[in-house]
Amino acid sequence: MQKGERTRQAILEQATNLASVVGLDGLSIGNLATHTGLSKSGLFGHFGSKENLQVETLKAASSLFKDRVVVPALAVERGVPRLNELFERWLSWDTNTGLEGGCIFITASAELDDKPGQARDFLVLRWREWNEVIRRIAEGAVERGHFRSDLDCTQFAYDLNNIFFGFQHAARLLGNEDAYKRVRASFERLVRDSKR
Amino acid sequence: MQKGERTRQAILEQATNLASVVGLDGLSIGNLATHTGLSKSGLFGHFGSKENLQVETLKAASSLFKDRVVVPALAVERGVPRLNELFERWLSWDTNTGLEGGCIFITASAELDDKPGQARDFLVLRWREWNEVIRRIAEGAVERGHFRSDLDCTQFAYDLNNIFFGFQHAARLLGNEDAYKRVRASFERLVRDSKR
DNA sequence: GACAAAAACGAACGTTCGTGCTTTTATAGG
DNA sequence: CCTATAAAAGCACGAACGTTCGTTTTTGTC
Repeated sequence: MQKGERTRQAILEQATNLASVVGLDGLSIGNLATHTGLSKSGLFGHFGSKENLQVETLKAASSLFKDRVVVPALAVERGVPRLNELFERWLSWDTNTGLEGGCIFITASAELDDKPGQARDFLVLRWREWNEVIRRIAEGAVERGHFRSDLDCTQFAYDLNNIFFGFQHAARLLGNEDAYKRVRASFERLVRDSKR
Repeated sequence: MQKGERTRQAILEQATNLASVVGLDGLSIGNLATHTGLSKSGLFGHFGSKENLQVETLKAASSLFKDRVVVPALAVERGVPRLNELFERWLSWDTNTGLEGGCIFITASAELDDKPGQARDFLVLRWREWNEVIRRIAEGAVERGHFRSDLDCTQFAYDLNNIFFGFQHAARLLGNEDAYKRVRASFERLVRDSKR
């Protein structure tokens, strides 16, 4: 790997972390320059535009998420164990990767919903893929006989996302100390309902 | 009511709507000046600072929410009917009040979680109050015998908030056409679980 | 209508924004 | 070490930001 690529990766690592705290809007070129110690122009050399920086930041975060959450979960046996692994990895992926602001995708979702452009498009694609991952895992649980055969797996994915969104809010804005207890109770209820 | 107060109310109405779309960050003095047709200085005359504008905007939205969601729901008979009313009113409060960007509190929550200050503090208070409203309604349903007597009403409130957060995301970012169907299925499951 | 107070404007300010372009510095390969 | 290329800096720009302050316009009361 050459210097440019190494620098670029280092920048994206910091950009991802910063964006998880201050959002993509707060990820200004100037703010990032301060954090990386590079000049603004130097950053532009790597990314060309703020929009592209945002897109690349989301891409970097997606890779991280895939490596730390999705792929390891898919290595677990199908059915409820896989789902449990996915859930636990989702819960801890931010802290395990050093993201100080929680799940960057949730933060970005609120920001980008009224901002058409490449970043929004990319994010929407990722959410759809993520929904598909959950849906397939739920289907696997049905096939293994863990979940009832008439489960609406799309609804399951929808409900699991509810849980993630609510958790971020409870943990981040409200600083609920019992947010982990609550989110687990929500998840267990969803799993229980999927069995009956 | 004097001219100043009438103007102020008109500004807050527009600020609330704008903030529901672009968030409190996007509610810049310049942006609001453009929307209201006032000068920036004129707006400062009313609010004194951007932070105060944000706080007053949240207050105006809270009043609206109370008038349109909470108070009418509390007028319905206790128990599940009241809960149903609260849910339906939550679902429609943005469109019924002309807020084009969905629930301003959810938008603000993502923005303010890393921004200490008066606006954040106000928002946190409001969420806690809202949680209390839900918790009490759930307790009423327990007392009326609609819900089982060992229901954890705090968890109920937590779960209902999950539903609201997930819905905003599905409707706004993902533009899911079936978001209303999904959110209702989520709610019905929560109610069903609370009965058993 | 007079007049004081309120409402609103306009100009200015320093800061930050995203971006472009030239110059300087660092890297990589022979 | 040399040299071409890549990486980065520095400077500049116009626009937007939040805010201040003096001036103008409007309002409300007598």
